[in-house]
Amino acid sequence: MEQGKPGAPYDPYAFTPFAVAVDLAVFTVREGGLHVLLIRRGGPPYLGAWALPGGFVLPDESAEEAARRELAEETGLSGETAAALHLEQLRTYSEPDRDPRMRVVSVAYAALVPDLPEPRRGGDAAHAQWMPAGPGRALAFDHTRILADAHRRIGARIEYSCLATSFCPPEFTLGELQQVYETVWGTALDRPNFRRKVLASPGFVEPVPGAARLTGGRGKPAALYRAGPATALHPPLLRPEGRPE
Amino acid sequence: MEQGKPGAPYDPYAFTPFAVAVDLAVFTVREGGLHVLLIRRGGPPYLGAWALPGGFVLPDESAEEAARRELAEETGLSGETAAALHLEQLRTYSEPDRDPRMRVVSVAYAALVPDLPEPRRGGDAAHAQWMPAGPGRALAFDHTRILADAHRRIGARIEYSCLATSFCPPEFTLGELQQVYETVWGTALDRPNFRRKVLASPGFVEPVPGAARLTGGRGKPAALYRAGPATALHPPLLRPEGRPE
DNA sequence: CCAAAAGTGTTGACAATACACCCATGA
DNA sequence: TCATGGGTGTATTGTCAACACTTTTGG
Repeated sequence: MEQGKPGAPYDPYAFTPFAVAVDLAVFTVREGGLHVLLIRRGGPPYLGAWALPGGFVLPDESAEEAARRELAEETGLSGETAAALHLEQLRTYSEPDRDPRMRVVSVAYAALVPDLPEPRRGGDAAHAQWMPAGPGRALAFDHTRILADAHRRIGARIEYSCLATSFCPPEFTLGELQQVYETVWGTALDRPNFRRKVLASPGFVEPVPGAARLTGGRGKPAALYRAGPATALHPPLLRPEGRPE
Repeated sequence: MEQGKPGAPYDPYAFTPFAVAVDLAVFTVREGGLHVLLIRRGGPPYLGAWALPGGFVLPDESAEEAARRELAEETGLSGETAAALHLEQLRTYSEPDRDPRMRVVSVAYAALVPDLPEPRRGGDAAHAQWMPAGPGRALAFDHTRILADAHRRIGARIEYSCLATSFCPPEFTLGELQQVYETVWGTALDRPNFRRKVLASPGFVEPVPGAARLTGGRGKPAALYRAGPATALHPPLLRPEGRPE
């Protein structure tokens, strides 16, 4: 790589300069629906349209560092909090005409965050807003496609990885975790079976001893759990029928 | 994205120029082992070291088009043949110091090809060579890591997608397909059960009527199959025990 | 006492594995 | 006729979904 011909000497003019950016699909579950963080564009092109947050990669940072920096800016979270969030590289979009102004190659990331207070602390975050993540909303650039890809990927990832707990607060009930799955997949799940599967996956969740919390106001208080040390789910938690993609 | 501040006007100096390249992990199954296409570097840095093939993305092509172009050059295949091969974007590597000469962001792709004749038609392909894809071989740049990521990804992908047939010639026996799985996973599989699972996945393979071929010289001639129309595998073909990653 | 939410137990249908067995071919 | 690889049948074992049931809280 890095050279057109392996045997040729290094030629600084052999490459074309591109702008490299990151785009973020930041998901959260709130009010029983999947939401995504969007910004309204304040300049051309696509003035006034909704778009995914993001920005250019700086000269001395990796794409992941850029994504984490943008995430902290857009959500108004502190750097330490943002550093702990799960960030997953989705794929890179590089069609030559995806930005009408210039050649921009964009690395897309997905982030899963718990239900935060409104992202209006200061600075860039003032532009950002949680919007329902259903199909049908047209975004600027190729962001409609990126968001659809991100949604599908997240749905598939929570089957085999533990990252559904990223949508939950530090301590959560199994009912809340189940709501995450039901919201992301858009299907109802059997509570007894869901419970068994989660507890049967070693390291997925671990109980908080003695702790319990009322959830719906009424009903039996639910035991609290926190995310366990595992990252992958064995066995996986498969959605009822229709396979992904 | 595309702008540092959503409300700010477009500033052509707001971005840093990067070189954008593609790296290819081209896999094949030959002589009972998984092999990968490598080139020996003819210039600094890492002179004489093995590296993944690749090259810069040209101004008017997408990363995938660049990957397909490089694939055709390195394998010596015609453009049409290369266009039909399965090419899968893995992820993007963007650490600032991954190339000592300059800032290069690289989009990595994996390709699965049948056992080709030696890749020595002409031009760039003369440098390329099939090498066993085991762990332990140190490559130039961060290619050791890219190759390891690619290997793991391919192993996981053939569980849920139909792309194992990409390793096979246009017409193949179920024994050959099973060898692909056994080679990529490094495990032995039960032949009757493997057969049942493959045939139970609709659209995975379809029989070539009446065709049969001797495989090991001895034994009953095996029926021939070709790749079916499906892309995803329902139900999936899970490897015996140890989960990936 | 009733409604609501958490949690437990049980059962029957289905799937997967392990393995025995038959078939067709070359030597 | 034996070795080799392809192909079929089957029984045991295990898994999973469905659903009845118990528990604990607020009103």
